[in-house]
Amino acid sequence: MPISDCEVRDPRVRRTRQLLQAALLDLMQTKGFDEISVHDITDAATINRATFYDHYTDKFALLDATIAGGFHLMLHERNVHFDGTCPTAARAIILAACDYLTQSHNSSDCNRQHAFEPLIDAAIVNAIRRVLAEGMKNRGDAPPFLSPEMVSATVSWAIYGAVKQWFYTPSHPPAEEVVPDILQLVMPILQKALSAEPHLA
Amino acid sequence: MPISDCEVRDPRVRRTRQLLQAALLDLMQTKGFDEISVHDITDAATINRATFYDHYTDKFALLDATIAGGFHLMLHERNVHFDGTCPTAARAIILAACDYLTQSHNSSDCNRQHAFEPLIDAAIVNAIRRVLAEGMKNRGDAPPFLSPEMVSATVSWAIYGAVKQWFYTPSHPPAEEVVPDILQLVMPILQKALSAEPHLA
DNA sequence: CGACTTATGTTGTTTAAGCTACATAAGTCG
DNA sequence: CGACTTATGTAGCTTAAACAACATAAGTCG
Repeated sequence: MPISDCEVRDPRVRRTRQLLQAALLDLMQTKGFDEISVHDITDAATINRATFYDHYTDKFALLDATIAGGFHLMLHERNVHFDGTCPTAARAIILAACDYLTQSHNSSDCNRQHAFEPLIDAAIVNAIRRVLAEGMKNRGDAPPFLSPEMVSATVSWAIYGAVKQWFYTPSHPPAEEVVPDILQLVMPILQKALSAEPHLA
Repeated sequence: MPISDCEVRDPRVRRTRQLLQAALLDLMQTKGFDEISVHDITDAATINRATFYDHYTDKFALLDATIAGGFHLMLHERNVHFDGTCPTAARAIILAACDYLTQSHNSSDCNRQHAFEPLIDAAIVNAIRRVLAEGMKNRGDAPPFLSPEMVSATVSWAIYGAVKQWFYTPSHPPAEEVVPDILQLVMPILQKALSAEPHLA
């Protein structure tokens, strides 16, 4: 029912969604996601509760959209345009994932919502996955023998898994250092999937 | 046509007016009021130009409402409630006028809009006048023999005249020092007007 | 001068937000 | 248990914002 965020023209819709997303982020600075009700969100956003359901099926969908929006904004600010394989863009996406995870842990109170951290994880993976799928669909050359959806799902989970592992590593080196390692791990997946030979080892 | 700002309940209306006023204040930090078009304002506020005219007849009306809003906000933050004569409240209003004039000169580019400064003046006087008139109308005791409108108009211009004189005085002493002087000047007007004897010298 | 641009208002239609009311479910407490 | 509260989700009606289109006026420039 709700149209994708990026293709909305009507300023009223943009404003409403932006207010709802900002309200959620604001509330998450003091409360855990599970402690936040739809009513809290619409109240903080000065949006009618019924209007909320015109845009999102529930607060989980809002979380998804909010994280996707933040991640896309970060990519946009860094002029990242993924076209399917370009290692430079892949590097940038991995780095952005590191930075986004760091930022989201700094700006939201993650201590008290351990049970809901997987929701955040899933939302971030979703955002990465959509960027990858979009980039692969827009390629000019031959389509991969595996669906872009399958490939992007695999790669996005792989990237996020690696990023999260890095984030919780006690030594926690700078993101710039770990990005090449992660790239080395995931690039083979992309290259393999996009190659023309389906059944080779 | 447009309902008074303070008695509006509909959140959409509040949001629209707030956006327009914020946009005007924002633009006035870089441009003179005369250089700002309605289109500029609605653009910055992400409000449709036609919608602007549902709320204000022109940009002058918006300026008026914006300044009135700012002045009322300042009074509200300081818990000032004028009830007609109370010297304490009158003092607070004069001080607020000093501070508001100072603030508005700091936050807007007044250098390049000399020709339009009277518009700002009139808007501030308007704001003061309405506060005074409101306070006098809500008095419990006998109404003055002169209309509250006449009295508040006189006193508001008097106060603002004095405040502006103070503001442009080269020595420019702290506002706190000049407030008692101004109060001494204008209190007699109030007392005179509210007294029961119409035709005494 | 006349073509062009830009700003200002106005009108009518479409669309989204606000709001009330209702239905349901989950939890709380006496 | 049953009354109470709170959160969630839905439906229909009302109202305001968005928008396109038009008309007018005031420059500007060749």
